[in-house]
Amino acid sequence: MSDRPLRRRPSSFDRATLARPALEVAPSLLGAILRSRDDVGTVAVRVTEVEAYMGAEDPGSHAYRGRTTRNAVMFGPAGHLYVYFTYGMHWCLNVVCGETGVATAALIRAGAIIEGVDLARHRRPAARSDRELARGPARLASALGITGAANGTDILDDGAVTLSPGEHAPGPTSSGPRVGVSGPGGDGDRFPWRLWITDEPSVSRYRPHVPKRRR
DNA sequence: ATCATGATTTACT
DNA sequence: GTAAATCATGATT
Repeated sequence: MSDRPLRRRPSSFDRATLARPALEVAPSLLGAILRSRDDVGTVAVRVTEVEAYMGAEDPGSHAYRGRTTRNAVMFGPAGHLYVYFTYGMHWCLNVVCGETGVATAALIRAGAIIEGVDLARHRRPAARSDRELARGPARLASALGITGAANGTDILDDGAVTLSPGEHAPGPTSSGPRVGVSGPGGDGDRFPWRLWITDEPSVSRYRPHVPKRRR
């Protein structure tokens, strides 16, 4: 009934906003715009799926066993990019959250391309449809042309990679647990690590984390 | 559509 | 040496 105006989203992220635990920051990342530009061109995505990592509290976090060379930027100030290499071939990217010294971050798991589709297609020839271009954390990094070279980038400082709030609220969102991992505060294995925009085609259907079976 | 498998580097034990 | 915050591919339903 009230004529409450649609809440206007701020035009940029404030570092203090990101300097909270990833679980609190993650909702504001849904619908946000991640833009990457280099000599070749620009690709931007609307973030559709994120996953929170809670540092020392989270056995699944790269920071669980403390600071190392690889995870060092997770311990730095919020608003920087933590890019890591995995499975011998993939880059994945996180938005560092939390206070300096607290290693919490949000993995950007999926997005919808809103700018530079041609370049994204060129970088991801295996994608059979545009919704697959940035579906999955490594695919997203690939579509954006982000590699380890971008590790530590300040994404609030108008550099090669920038993050800004989306113009529109993301609409209905969903969350899901990651099974097999204890949540912070002893919540057991039902913690909503993942958030995504409901019914978004660029998000793969939720699959419980299955430990790889030995043979 | 789903399922199984191989690819291949890095960080850490 | 081993596990890893994954993906592309080819087989199968």
